[in-house]
Amino acid sequence: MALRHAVLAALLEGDGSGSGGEYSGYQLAKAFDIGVANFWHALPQQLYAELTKLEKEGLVAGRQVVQETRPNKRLFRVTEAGLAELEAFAATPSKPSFIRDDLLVKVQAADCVDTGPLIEQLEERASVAEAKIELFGKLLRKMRGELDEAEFLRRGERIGPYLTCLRGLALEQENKEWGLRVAAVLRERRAVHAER
Amino acid sequence: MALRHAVLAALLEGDGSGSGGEYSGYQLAKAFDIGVANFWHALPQQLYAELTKLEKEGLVAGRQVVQETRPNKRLFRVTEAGLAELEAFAATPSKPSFIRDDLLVKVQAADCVDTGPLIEQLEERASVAEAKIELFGKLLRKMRGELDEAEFLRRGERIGPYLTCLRGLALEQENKEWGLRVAAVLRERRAVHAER
DNA sequence: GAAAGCATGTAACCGGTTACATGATTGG
DNA sequence: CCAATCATGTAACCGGTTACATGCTTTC
Repeated sequence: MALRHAVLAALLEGDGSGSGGEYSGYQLAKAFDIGVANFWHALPQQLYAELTKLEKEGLVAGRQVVQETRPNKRLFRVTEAGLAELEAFAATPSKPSFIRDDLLVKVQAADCVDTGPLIEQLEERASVAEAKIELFGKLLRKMRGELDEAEFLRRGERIGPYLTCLRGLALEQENKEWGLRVAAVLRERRAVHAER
Repeated sequence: MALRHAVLAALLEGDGSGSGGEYSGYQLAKAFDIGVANFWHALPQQLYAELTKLEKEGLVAGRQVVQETRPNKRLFRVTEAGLAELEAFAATPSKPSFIRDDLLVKVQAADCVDTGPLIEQLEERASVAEAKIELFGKLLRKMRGELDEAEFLRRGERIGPYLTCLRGLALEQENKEWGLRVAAVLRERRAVHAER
């Protein structure tokens, strides 16, 4: 039961554009897709359900916003109780991080299956990673504003998302590099195989 | 429903020590802990259940081994049908990889919670990562035997597990580096905060 | 005119986690 | 003597995924 904490942590950021510390379910889902997906994956339905639960427990507070040209929405912010919950969570020992990756399963079996489709998927993965690398680069620049990184990390106001984004960036760089390298290795072996 | 494929892929390796391509449930659980955990996480109960299911479907074959000094066990190997299943799986598009990490959730909220316990956890995480780095280094050396890496990747027989292990190594190096860096950043900020 | 974006959910199902259960042998 | 290792499961519960449901507005 830790989706709740991921939601609370994401909600702290609000959307920056204005009221600060507020997200609708829809906006939250988008934020998850971009920044939070590096360390927590969740579907929109889960988020809507979790927000409802958190509201009942008083950990977030929602307010209705009536819109004319758009459907109405509810904006949520973390309450005092929510903060306390996060605080408590931050002090408990962390579970080991946990990964699931189809593509790695396939590479594990690379000696026994046709590597053609694998090479394709690895290169596809690398190009997705490259797109994320660029995105994260932009996000980081935006967050740190005019300060350089060292300065920002020393005196910036909200460094949490910056630090997790750095992690995401490193992960995707690793993803790209590894994917291209493995694809190259498998190609080379296909060539050697074909020679004989 | 992809645990089955992770099990099949892991089973392909057997345990090296002897009969090749055979694991008991118990051994499989250990293999998951070491090599496979980098890209797939599963509890022993799941593995026992999955092996039973796979056997019913004919994707693996089990044989009973009676032992006197130890409890009896069943050793499983991948069948032709199992290989075909893996082959088919390898050719389908991969789901995006999926991560869950408590510690990153906490770092995301670092601006709003006490960073003391966070720093501890980050350093703990880094030292766990270091242990894994050493372990993977040994595993890689063992797998490649007397060949150097480039040579092994060109002509080695079973490179699948080697390639996934390389990924695990890179991941843990990244983990360690990031953990130490973030811990240092948070420490520095505590110091600055204390000054005022 | 079609597709993408805004906005929020419900319901059924299935996979994963937690807790429980057993019991002999070997090493520190 | 206690802990760890070998060895295999069952059962209840809960969280996550898949599929379904709606409907208006903006952009291409």
